Amino acid sequence: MSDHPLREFDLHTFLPYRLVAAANRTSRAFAERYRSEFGISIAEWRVLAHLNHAGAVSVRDIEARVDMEKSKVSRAASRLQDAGYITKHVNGGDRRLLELRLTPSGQALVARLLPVAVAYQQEMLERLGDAAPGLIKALDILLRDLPPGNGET
Amino acid sequence: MSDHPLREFDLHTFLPYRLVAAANRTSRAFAERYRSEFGISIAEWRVLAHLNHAGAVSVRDIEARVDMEKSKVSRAASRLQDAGYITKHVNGGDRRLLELRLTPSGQALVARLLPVAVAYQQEMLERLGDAAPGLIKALDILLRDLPPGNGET
DNA sequence: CAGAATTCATTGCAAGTGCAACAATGTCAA
DNA sequence: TTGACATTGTTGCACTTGCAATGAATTCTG
Repeated sequence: MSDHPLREFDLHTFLPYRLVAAANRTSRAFAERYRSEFGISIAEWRVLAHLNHAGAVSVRDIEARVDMEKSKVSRAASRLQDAGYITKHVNGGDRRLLELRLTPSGQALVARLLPVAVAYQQEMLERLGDAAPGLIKALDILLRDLPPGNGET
Repeated sequence: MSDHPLREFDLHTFLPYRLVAAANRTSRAFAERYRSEFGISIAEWRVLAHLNHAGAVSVRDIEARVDMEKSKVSRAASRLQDAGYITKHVNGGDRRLLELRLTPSGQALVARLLPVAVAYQQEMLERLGDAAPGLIKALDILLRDLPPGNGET
């Protein structure tokens, strides 16, 4: 009859906490490989991966498809441009838009990056074993139901 | 036979990206409730939840158990102290250690916070439906296998 | 017991973040 | 056409973050 019932709540069994903690660890381990081997951040990796997949795209496009604020995209793109991995050109049709493109050097970087990414995913799937399909299904639901809301960390 | 095979890689099917995106959205929606209703951040929420569950604890303890850098814990604790929700006392036995404790005001805050957290988790479980056990199982594996690595955002 | 090594919490700093404001461009209606 | 409104990308700003350095306290070792 004391005030103890609240004490039963334990962060370690709290699903949102567990999800975020697992994601942070996954992300951090992955980011570490990219940073040490190639000197790029997660934001930059996302821009590169999307450019590789989609060809010439605008900042707005990337913002919409990659769960990043436009200012974050913009700055990541500037860093990539400074490093010579992408170019920015104003779109002829609508001069508010930029066309971001991989340079040959950027394509070469992506070609080295992707195998690392695929390998990391593969390790993850192996760790998960038969829990993998369940995770994928759950992520589908969460990504479908929750608003994009930009943030990353 | 062109250079296109790499193009097949799509961030949207990349498991680490999906995990992080889902976690960020979950976390952001949750943080929004806390911030608007109670004016506290996720870092502060974690400290409060752990103090509520564990009683008097040191910064080091929280760092180990809550996936946060000690500097982050330290600053969150200082903000909570300024707001009157916790106290800091030097431990008598080992004077390097702090004992963080909830004040009555902090206990009252937690009593209002926890139902919101439990309700949020409940909503999440309902959205997941029968995908929930699979997610829980996968998170168990990931949290067991991956190094703590601090970071959060 | 003295001095080296370790642990704990805080803080300075550089870098990154989100948000709001902004300039430039484009669209639409009267 | 003109003027109101919308959209795109960048930037200023205040704030947060992680890391390394620091100072205080404790433990270990010879």
